Amino acid sequence: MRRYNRGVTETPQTDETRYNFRDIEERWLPVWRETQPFRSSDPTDERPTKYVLDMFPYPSGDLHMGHAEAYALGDVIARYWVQRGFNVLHPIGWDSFGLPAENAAINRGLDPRGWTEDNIAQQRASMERYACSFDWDRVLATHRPEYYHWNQWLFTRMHEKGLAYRKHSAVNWCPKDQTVLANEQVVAGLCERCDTPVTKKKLNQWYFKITDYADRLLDDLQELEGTWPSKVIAMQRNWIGRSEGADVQFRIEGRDEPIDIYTTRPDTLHGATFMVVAADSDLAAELVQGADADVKQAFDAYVEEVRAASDIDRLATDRPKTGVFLNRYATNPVNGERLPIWASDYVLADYGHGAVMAVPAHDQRDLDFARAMDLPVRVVLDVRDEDGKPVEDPATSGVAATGDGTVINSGDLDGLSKADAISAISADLEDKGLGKSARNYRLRDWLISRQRYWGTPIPIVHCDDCGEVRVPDEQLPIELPPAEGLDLKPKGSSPLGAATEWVNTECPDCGKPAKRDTDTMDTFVDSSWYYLRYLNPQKTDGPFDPEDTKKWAPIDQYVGGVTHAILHLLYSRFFTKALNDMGLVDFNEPFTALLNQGMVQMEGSAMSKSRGNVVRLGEQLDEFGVDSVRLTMVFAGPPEDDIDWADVSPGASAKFLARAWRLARDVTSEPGVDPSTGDAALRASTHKTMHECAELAEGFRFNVVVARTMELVNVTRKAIDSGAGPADPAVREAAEAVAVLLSLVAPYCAEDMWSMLGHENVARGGWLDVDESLLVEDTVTCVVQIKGKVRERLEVPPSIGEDELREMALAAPRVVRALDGAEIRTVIVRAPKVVNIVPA
RNA sequence: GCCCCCGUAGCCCAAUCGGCAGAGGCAGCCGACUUAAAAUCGGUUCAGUGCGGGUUCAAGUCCCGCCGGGGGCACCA
Repeated sequence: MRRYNRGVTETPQTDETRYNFRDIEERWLPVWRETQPFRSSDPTDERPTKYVLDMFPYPSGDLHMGHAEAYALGDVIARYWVQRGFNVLHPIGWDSFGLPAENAAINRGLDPRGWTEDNIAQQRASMERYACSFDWDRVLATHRPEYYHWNQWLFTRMHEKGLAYRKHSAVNWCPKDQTVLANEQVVAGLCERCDTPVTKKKLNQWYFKITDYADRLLDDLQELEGTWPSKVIAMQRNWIGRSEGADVQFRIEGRDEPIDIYTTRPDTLHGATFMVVAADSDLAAELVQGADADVKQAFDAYVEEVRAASDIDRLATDRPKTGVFLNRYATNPVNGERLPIWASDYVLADYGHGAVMAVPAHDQRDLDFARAMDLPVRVVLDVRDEDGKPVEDPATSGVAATGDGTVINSGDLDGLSKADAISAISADLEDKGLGKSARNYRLRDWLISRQRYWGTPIPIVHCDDCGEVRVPDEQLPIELPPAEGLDLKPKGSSPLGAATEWVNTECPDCGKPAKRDTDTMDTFVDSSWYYLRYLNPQKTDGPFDPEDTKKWAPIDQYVGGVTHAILHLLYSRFFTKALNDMGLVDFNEPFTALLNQGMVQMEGSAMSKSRGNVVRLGEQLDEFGVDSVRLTMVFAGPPEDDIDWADVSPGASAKFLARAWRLARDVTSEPGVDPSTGDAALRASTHKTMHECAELAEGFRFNVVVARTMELVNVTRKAIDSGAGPADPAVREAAEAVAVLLSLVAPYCAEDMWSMLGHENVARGGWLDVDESLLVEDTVTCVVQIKGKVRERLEVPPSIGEDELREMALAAPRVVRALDGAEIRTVIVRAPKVVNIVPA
């Protein structure tokens, strides 16, 4: 006897009567390869359209458990809409530029192209086996020139609009990968990829001006409310971090121009006792010019110290405040007071104006600094605690009074509330030309330069005479030079610099010798617009076709992990808005709805080689079959929840599929038989199940869809064995419904059932046309409560009237006995489900 | 420190508008079939919903306060 798996053991019977997932997979995979049931590009297709998109993978070779969950869920959604009669665009591709290929090339001496293409081929085969309902005619891979050609084209459009620019500034630098990183790629001071502490480096780098779109990126989140996870919306709001306040002018003694500071608390202007400028700002460097030698020296030493500190040190919130007095003074515009100017690293050079007014009484950071440097603290807001008592003086307590209160020690403003003081002082400053309302954002511009080989070359030529020149469209794509002969090892400058022949070119404007830009683009550029390229992946005269964009975009349903909640989704939203402004698309948000699937874990923690708890997808598929693994993923719980593989049972899934499969095997009626003569109770179950499952599927509650399918399988089994019998038309109807429901999750099993039932192509089997009359119950159980406790159940017609039901309930013998003659205060009737009697 | 989400049986999870706490599954137990086992089929035990208040005729569901878990942001003025 051959052992199949834990749950299903083969008996010496023929394959026609036993569920055998291996045979079934072997039977149908070649058929699907041939028939391509999910082609979406037929121009004569009249079905309404839907665009369902899974986040594309990095081509890492085989699929793993995480992919298996993500693609199972996206697949259920896509297949559901196909069953509902839509022409569903469900494409897949590869996010194939990036460090792993380059590192593999370095470590194993392989060509990144070959390595990448091999992995893609392997991963594609895995996806086909996994029965993903992709349209294989639309495959794309971002490392191919046919794709990155349009990255370059889009870059030049951005450059034209001033949305791509170069600036010299301190950037995040990973000393291990020897590359700059975007803010988004620095997690808690560590390189997202290799966990190396990130340092700062001053470099001339390319940026996309995403901050121009900060307000729209923030405000438009409103449109996504309800269709995006609230968590992701919150994270994006957080990341953009808009703050509303005022810019206020301070004169500086010995400087012609006044400087602006940004504050959210103009009400506390009278409480400013000093000013702080960012130690690494140009302003600090300027102010220290002309100071005494010892001040200069102290400042230089301090700046050096700050520069050496890693981000991790910087991020430690309990770090003591440090700084240097610059021996310069500012004038407080509201009271003419002389404020000493300090430099410190707790003020950020690239936020606001890199300088703040310090109000130690009402700002914890300023208070910490004041206490460290022995600077004065002046309370200008009377803040009370819960009991109405004034809070302790911050100077002695060390706790800044950040709450609401009444203004004091502020001249004319005294007695105003915090809010009133803010408007009063803002208006006053504006009148005098000393201030204006202002907004600031946590969001910074998107740094896209990478000093690596395996990415899209930036289509700019540097010419001594003409400067930065965009490569004209007809010269695109600028293809990567062959990796052969280039040293790809990270060394702080792009490996492309060594490709002499490639670098040396002529200026597109003046024709003189010039050099190509040697940086490559962040791979997040690739994924910012890939969803549009799927519409015309082979198009050679543009990135996408406006007609097809109108037909398919934006995406109806996006599916992917929450790991991309900020990075990819924010960039993609930015790109879409920029494209909208350029008139290239007519919508403003790329992803109408978003579903985040959870992660697959093992025994309470993420799978990792170091923990030794990795579950291999391939082994699971071999042991339990594709359908069982998919079913297990979907049934485990709500899609957004993490799955612990130790808590679920693919063996049980296999058992259930076998049970479902046997229904089709047992049906003896002919295809096309009229179901209306069949067993009424079973028909009611079938129609009710299909009705409910539609609603459940549209709410992404696929685990419940599976549970309802199990229920239907159970009642159908019962009907075959001890009820209507296998020849009843209602049994056929039920078995066909089960096959259609299962086609969403377990396509091989469903296809085999469908074939046994005498049909072809279950994916297009079609949702049951639900007969509403079958959904109406003959009787419902009405619960009679006395003071909320159930005392009686009555079988009543669903249409029963309130009065009639009240009579019935009050007359029921058990109710009469329970009431025992007690006087009745109220009777609440909610026909036909509940009656609640409240005695006096 | 600020913000978001989640706590229902031994376990994973259900429970439209507030209306019988249980749909489905895992594990367990009992039984049928069998020489026996597997497979299959049938049956069945198990919580009062993290804790404390409140609103209501009625609260898992709504409100307030805690506790526990997960996640995001964090020297952003």
